[in-house]
Amino acid sequence: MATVRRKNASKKDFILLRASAMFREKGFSATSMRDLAEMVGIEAASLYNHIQSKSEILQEIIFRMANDCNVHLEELESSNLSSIKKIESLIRFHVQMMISKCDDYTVMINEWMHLSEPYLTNFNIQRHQYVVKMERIVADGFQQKEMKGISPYVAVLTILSSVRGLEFWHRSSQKITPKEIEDNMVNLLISGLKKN
Amino acid sequence: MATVRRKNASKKDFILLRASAMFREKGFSATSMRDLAEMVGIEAASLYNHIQSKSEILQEIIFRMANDCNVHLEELESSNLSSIKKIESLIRFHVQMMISKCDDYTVMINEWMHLSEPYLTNFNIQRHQYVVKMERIVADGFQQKEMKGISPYVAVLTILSSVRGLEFWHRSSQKITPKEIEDNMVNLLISGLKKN
DNA sequence: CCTACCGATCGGTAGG
DNA sequence: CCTACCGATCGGTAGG
Repeated sequence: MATVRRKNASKKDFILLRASAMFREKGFSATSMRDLAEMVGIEAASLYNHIQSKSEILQEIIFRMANDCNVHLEELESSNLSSIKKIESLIRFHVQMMISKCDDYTVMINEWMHLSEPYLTNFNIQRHQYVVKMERIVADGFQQKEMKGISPYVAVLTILSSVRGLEFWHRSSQKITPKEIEDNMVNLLISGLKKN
Repeated sequence: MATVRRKNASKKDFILLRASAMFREKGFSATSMRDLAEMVGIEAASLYNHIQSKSEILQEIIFRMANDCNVHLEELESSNLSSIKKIESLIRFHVQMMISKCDDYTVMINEWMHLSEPYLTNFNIQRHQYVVKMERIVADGFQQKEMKGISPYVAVLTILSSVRGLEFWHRSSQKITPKEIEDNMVNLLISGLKKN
């Protein structure tokens, strides 16, 4: 019983893995269940023994990833790091996510609009709350004279967008390591935010 | 004759305008010709009196936008501004494009992968050349001791990605003007790049 | 610019 | 997990 459960779970995970790569590459709408089935190595109809619908696949990929982000941010909020250190930690976390879970992260960022209701609304609320929390950290940093008086909204947007751009790097064959990417980005963004 | 030409051209432009908005909102693949026809106010079949195919619409939107970007960069290259001023001009140009031609710019950035061959390869080459040219400006700035020794690749990626993130702002109802957005972003990125 | 229609493909189901 | 198949919808065409 336990074995069967685990087997089913791992096959579903395998489907999600392949789906994530395909959604990233071609987009959710342009990926058919027959395409996906072929990548998984079964017939399209057989997919439905593991998942309920195409939508459910997207939901699972996105909300798992969103949850990882939320957990990290909550841990960070309850820490007693300085604002600038919190922002640095956020940059490093997102860069690492983009690099280590590139497909899932990219699908969340690029394909969320194809979620169906009520998941779409749910996701939008979560994302908005996430941005608000990040803005608060930047605003705190300004009040504590750690950061310059830049618009928290622009600052947060710039940070999150910068990481998004790494999707590209991951595709290309640049001679630069993940660690270098991370450090360079932290350097650029943090020194852009710091009061000098 | 000339009137007919102009009329046809403007109707085609109108179709491209609506298509751009819909491709941005729902994505290229999830937008059907029937959806588009409804937004234009005619039957789906009638679209084909103005355009050849769904693909052609995407091509026109993307390559017009790409051309605007290339023209600006070439003008900038032949100017005698300092490297840091060139980068600033690039940031301001891209922010302005994102704000004034939001649909077209977003479609170019988000939907290019749905171009068919040989347009896809053509676009990839153009984009790569664009990035290389920008990297050269950053590298020059470093050599002339204007900028810090950050990876030109990461710098260019960060700049272009940051602008991309503004798509979001444009959707939301933030109480911040385009000019403020532009200045804040220039401030953050330029001071992140400058040698201090 | 429309009506009528084409073959292809879509997400998904029935039944074994 | 498969074969066989469903109704819906897709991009696009013929003909007027």
